[in-house]
Amino acid sequence: MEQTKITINDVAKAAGVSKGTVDRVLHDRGEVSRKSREKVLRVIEELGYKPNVYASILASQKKHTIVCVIPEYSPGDFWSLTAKGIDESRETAFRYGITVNMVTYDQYDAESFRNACSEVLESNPSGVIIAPMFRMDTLKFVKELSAKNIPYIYIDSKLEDEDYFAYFGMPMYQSGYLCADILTGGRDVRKVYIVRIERDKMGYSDPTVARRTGFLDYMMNHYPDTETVNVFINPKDPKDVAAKLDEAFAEPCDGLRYIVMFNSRIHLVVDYLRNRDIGGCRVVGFDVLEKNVAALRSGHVQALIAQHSDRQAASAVTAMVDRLVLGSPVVRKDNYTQMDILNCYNCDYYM
Amino acid sequence: MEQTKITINDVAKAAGVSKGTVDRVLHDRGEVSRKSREKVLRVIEELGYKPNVYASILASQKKHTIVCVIPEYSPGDFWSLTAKGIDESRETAFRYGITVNMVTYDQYDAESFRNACSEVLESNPSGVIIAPMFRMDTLKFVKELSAKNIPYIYIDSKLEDEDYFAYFGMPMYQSGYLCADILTGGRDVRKVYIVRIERDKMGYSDPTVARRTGFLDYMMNHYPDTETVNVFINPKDPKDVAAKLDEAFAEPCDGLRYIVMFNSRIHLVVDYLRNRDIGGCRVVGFDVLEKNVAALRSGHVQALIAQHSDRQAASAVTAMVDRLVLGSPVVRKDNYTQMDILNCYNCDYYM
DNA sequence: GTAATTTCCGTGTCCGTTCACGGAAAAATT
DNA sequence: AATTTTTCCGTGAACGGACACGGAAATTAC
Repeated sequence: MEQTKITINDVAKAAGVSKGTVDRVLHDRGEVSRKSREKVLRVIEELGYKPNVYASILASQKKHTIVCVIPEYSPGDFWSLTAKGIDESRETAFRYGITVNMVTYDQYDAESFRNACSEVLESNPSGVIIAPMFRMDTLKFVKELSAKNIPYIYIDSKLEDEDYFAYFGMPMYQSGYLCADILTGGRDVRKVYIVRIERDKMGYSDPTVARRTGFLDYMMNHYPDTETVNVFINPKDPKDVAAKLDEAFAEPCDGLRYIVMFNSRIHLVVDYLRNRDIGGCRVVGFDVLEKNVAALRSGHVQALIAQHSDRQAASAVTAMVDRLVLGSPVVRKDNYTQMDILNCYNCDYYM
Repeated sequence: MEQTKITINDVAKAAGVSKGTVDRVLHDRGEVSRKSREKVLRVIEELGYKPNVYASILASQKKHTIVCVIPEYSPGDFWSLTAKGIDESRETAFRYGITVNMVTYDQYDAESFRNACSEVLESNPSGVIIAPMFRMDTLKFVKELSAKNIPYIYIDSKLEDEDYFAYFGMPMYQSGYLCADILTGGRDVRKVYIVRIERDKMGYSDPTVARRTGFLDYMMNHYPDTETVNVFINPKDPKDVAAKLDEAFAEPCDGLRYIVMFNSRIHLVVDYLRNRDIGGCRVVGFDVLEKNVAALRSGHVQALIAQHSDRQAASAVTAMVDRLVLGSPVVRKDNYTQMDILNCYNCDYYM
């Protein structure tokens, strides 16, 4: 790997043209005869010329902006992790003279998502990163992006269109399958409580549907006779949570009670269990929210399946920066991040 | 966050000096009166001047070299992962005009380590990354590095000196504790086979000793009556492995046989089990070698505890690059990487 | 065949630093 | 006070590439 620095001047000299011409060829800015174009291309190939990224950044004072469209968040909740990752990558991006902005929307309100989208479109960004929740509106949005030739990356979950530049997220179906294995762990399981959000019942697009399918498939394969009970709660109303769980747990249970939730809100169940002082449960949930980890430590939750949402977001920003600055193609289009199994013994080292 | 670019010239003007002086202050090159030095410093503070890294890299044609000292490796073994991480970070480093070299040594031969060290010292690198195996020799080595003012980073395991610039590795004791929890999993465990390398018996420094301690502590706390059997094998001789394991497994066992290994070589046990067609074992090991993951898939191993050694190495290189180029201090000195629990359901997404 | 276009290309400045060089001012020496 | 030495500082040329500008050569028009 001989890394002698070939400059644009070396290429120009070797090709018998000026650096201006070489530059035009490099950036496809036209105004170059076919002959010299080919000559330059050949010389570049022969000499193995690689542009110096830093000189390039220095010279071109382009102002790129990346916009991230994600759900609103509060400290400690799921999306705050994604926001954290974005914040962290901001500095890296800034080194390349790239600004990273964030536009948030209410994940329960499609209208607010549409507003966010048009705001983004108006700002005319160089690249967009999307955490999609509303299928139809998102598809419309990305179509407009494509039309304007703006690359976009999905994070967390992705849609079925094919124009996206990259995707970073967890394999949802598999995570459900894994979850079932961890919850049951070879025990004799008769009944499983699946706690869900009420809106799942409506037509809303539920990002965890694939996860639930994976879970149920595992149960079908390994525990065909086990009963699954869906408990629908309103996450914003602790009283409702308590009422619904009281109802579900009304009939007594010999042995362990198996409880699972497919979004990040298992801490709601924990709050309930703690209030009622209910023990003898095996509880598994997702995502490393503060509260969830606390429940892991206190023993109310036996395992969490986690992903580095912050790292996902950071990777997305980095990928976009690379694409913008170096014009590099994606390494991989779909990047499935690993599924981490957390228990009370390894959660303290999960950062 | 107003990110207007303040240049060195702005600072110079505001401080009533020339950019040359500002530069001297920035790099502590002396030849600046105390008065103007303070003035410049104050102005830098006030204006919030941040040097443009890329202009800086462009202008300073320094040739930095980072050397990584790690054990020899063959495709598929533990250290090849570390080597992979180093290779991957090489490109990033090169963007900053930094060369990354690798010097390997025989992890069973202190003499070869010493040779590697003197080779490194002669090459006069800008920074060194060490995966230590021989305590005394390493301490001597890093003392010489310190004397020459060369920063060094430990990876994988670290020593008790305090001059190291950073450390990237797994919390070894905790990983042993976790391992015991996964191996036993609340079952009724009477006896555990701990398979070890013969050299552990000698005075060699065993990097997994803390891990074993963690394991045994867990057992003491949760399974005080469980017997642990040490089986010493020669990893290079399959026949010896078979003989020793035959001997250990001679007496019959009702229920599961619990087997564990604290280094990356659990696949040796798997080979044995497969040859002898022995089932009914619960096997837990460490590290995601090809062979280990295959054993996970085939069901011969129930769980692996893994770390991203490649990422560790890459992080180490990045940290060194940052230190060399940006002169940035470490974010954290000790970086404990997470412990990943792998089973057959999530290992395919572990990269 | 001359003028008007079009195509193509070289020159030169700038981006924000680094650093060698040389010289002015201050301090020390005679 | 003149000279030498030391201290301090400004200047300007790189570094590698981007791009505006203007002009030569090749085409086309008349």
